[in-house]
Amino acid sequence: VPRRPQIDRERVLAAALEVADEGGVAALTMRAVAQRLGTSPMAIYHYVATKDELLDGLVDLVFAEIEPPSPDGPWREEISRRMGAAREALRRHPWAIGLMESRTSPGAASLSRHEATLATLRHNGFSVAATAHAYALIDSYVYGFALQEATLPVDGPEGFGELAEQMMPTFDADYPFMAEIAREHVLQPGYDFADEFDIGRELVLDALETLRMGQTAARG
Amino acid sequence: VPRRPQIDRERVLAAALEVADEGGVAALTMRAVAQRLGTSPMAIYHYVATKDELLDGLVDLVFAEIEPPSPDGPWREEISRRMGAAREALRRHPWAIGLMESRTSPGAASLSRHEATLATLRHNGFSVAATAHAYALIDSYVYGFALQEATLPVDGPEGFGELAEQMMPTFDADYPFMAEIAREHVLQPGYDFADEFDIGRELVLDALETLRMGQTAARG
DNA sequence: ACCTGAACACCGTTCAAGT
DNA sequence: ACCTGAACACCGTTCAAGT
Repeated sequence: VPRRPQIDRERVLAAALEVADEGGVAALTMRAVAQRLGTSPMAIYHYVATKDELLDGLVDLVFAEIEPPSPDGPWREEISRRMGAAREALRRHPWAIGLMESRTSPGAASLSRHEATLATLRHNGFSVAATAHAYALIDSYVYGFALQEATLPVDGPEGFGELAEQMMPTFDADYPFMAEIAREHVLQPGYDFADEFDIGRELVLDALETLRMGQTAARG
Repeated sequence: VPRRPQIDRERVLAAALEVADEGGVAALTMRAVAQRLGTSPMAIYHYVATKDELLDGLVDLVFAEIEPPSPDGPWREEISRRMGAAREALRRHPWAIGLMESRTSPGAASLSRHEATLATLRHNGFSVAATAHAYALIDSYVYGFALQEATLPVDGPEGFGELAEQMMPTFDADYPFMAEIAREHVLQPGYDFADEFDIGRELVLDALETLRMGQTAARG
């Protein structure tokens, strides 16, 4: 008599996501995922062939959290929202950024969101070439910002000031311009690196408008 | 009588860089580095306290390959060159992108290049706030582009076409806009994703000019 | 001071076995 | 079909020992 499976692939991935969120990629072992599911390490191998396949699935799970743009909405709002959603997903799961570099085959969620973004651009007056340029720029900005955010030594605006003040003596001597920017910008009350995202995003959206108008030398 | 050391910290890092370049971060084990140096695994621990410290050193070694801008040169050329140099360094060592996410304390090379870029902006009419915004945008674009480049399934323009042609049947059915962009852009003779870098870079530089002129709502 | 080798607690994964 | 447990070849790192 075949047993009812206690777990399935979806639960394996969900457990792995929790483990990674709590302890980072270093804590993500097959044994830890198994323990969270209350089974033996080898039980997992009925749902993912290898740990590498599990990592592929995990990255795609993160992409699945990014709400795709509506192809027929106003492009600037749609793309802006998609950029924000992507950045927030990567902020929730910063370990995914480090994984992305080594996984070269995108999953279904990644592809369908990719497709939706291309559709949004093509439906809104972007030529094929402009769409290609725009897409590269959008993702470069979002991924790069997320990577910078992940490498910040502190999270949120509060700790930022403390840390910077600790470092000021070193900074003042060896890095006068870093000291200046710390003193006059980063250490100002209310500063939050996260706010930089909106500023850069508007500039990127302006650049997309330039591409859309075909004012830029485009190939093909 | 104290022995002359056979190796030093610099040689350990250089050996580790070679191992990572050849086999990726998965191949980078303390034992592999030791073997390349012709010593025992534990000999390395006289020059780096832990593997984590070795990884920090490796990332900084990659940053050391990026030629810093000259603070007194014309900012657009200087920043453009620095962006290109950073992207090339990360292309040579794509595994470094994945490592960056988890290392929060920058090394000396990273800091001094950071400082040189800030100096270039401040010497060229960028306000403190504009410099902060510009810096975030520059690094977002460069890191994000490098990450995208690392995740491409193939390297260089040739293999690109082959791969895309293999995937066309799937694409046509499920992803019409990806199929379109593949057919009309990526599969065109002479296409190279690397060319997208220059297009996005010019747009980013235009955005920096906007920041420099103070035409954008800036905080503080 | 510098290096070695055995050992420990892990890890991903294979395999043979159980229901 | 689904799960288990022992085992294997690794890994980073500790420790005691050698020169």
